[in-house]
Amino acid sequence: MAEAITSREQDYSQWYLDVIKFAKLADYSPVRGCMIIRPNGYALWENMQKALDEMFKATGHQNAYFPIFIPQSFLAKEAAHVDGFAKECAVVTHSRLKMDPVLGLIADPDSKLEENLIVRPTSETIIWDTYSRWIQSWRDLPILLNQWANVVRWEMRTRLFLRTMEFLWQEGHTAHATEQEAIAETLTILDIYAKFAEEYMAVPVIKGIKTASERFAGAVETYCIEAMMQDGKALQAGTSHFLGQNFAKAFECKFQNKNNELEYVWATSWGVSTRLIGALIMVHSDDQGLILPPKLAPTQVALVPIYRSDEERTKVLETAGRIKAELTAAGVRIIVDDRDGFRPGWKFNEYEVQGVPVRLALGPRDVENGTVEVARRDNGSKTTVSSANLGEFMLKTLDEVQNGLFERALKSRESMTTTVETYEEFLSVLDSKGGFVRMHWDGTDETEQRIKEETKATIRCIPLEGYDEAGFDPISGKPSKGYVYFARSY
RNA sequence: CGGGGUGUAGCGCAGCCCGGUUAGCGCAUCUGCUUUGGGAGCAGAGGGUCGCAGGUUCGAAUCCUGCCACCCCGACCA
Repeated sequence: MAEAITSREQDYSQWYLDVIKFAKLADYSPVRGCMIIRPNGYALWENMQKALDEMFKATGHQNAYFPIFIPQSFLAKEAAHVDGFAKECAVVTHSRLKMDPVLGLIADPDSKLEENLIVRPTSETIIWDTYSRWIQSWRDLPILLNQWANVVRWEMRTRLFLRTMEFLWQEGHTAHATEQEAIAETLTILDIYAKFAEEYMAVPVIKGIKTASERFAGAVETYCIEAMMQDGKALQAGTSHFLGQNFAKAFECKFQNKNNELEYVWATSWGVSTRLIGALIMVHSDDQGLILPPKLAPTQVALVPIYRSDEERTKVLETAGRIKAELTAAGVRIIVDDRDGFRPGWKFNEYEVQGVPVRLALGPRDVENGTVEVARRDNGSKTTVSSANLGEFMLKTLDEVQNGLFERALKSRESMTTTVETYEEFLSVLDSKGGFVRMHWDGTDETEQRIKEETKATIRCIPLEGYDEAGFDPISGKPSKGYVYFARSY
């Protein structure tokens, strides 16, 4: 082996970066903190987009597109929003360059803009400015829009997929006549996110509510899905915000209701990003490389033909072609890797590193016997099966892999979830095994901040389900309505 | 922004402390032959303003000064 992936045990962080590099998902760019998404990574993103987009549309949403540039003054309109994003905005101040004899290429001072433009860190402001013009009557509501876009946040410290200065995401922005309807929308989306995470990514998630300190800048309530990585750190995988009337007020967006009264519009916004790819890697992959769930894998099955002579090559490729046609017809994404100049062993390794769920090997021996070798990436198993009527078998196998990955991730999360009754226990669990630590919390900012300062663990969420066992906060002794999830997080 | 580290071939590095022919090595690339059921072997070939700018010196990858960039670890965040 020429180069090896760093093992998780040795250095989890380096392992993560190595997997991305070896699986050719992304590359560094000439600009600090930005990422080049390579074809393997982008295909994964496209599959995520496709599944999510269908779910959004099935629930009545439409796609639209708003500009990347936002007038600087817009950012000033919602107080909490400014606080949250001002520190990390890319600002456009000039419109052209010029060649200076001394300094070289510079921003032309004569092209300074009347008003600075902000490269969107998120689009609430420009969208609510627009909605204020689109909405007059209750008949104009609801508006249920989503956009697939890139956003820029000038982050201090970046990490491929998990936090990059520019990232791809979808952001939904909806407008409603009533508070209940907006809250229902927020929850509908949360359910879509959870369903997507669990059924497509095979990543189990906890649905919950963020505490005030972790809330989105400008939201009344932030709902989230939280996932657990193999190293015991949590990752926020998606958020859905109930924005109340904050943005409607900031942008004077009112509608006339059925009682002939003017009312501010109720809002939601929600998003998931290319960060999900980071989650996918950190939940399933191993020291050999990437492991992808079949539903999202760009290539589900890779067939490696094996031959020596031209005669063998012809025979093997003929059978390979037949298998490909059959599996394609069954709806399986299969490739036949008939590249000369790469040896079978090399190809085996490549598909393993890249996380292809199932690898088939087909040699002269198999052609003779009417068989094919099936190797599963998730558990390393190898079996030889009949090459006739492979379609049904393969669909079943892919299904098993998909479910197996979810079950494994769920077990892992369960083993990394601990309920504690005292703060001593809390500290010891956090330091020994990490993971989610369920503990009573009195609901105050003070306790939350103290824990954060002492342990770096934050309240990941107040769970939507199972938040009903009353007790007492072990730190303050005050009453608590239920256990909340603490963890150190990405 | 704090701490640590690194800039020498496409990638990964050695050389630097102690200045001295034509700057090396591994991988990758190209050609040829042999190979092909788990990352092939042999032979040959191509590829470099040594991060940038100054300085010291007969002579700088190496010494001095300044700058820049990136990576990793923290605080902040999807």
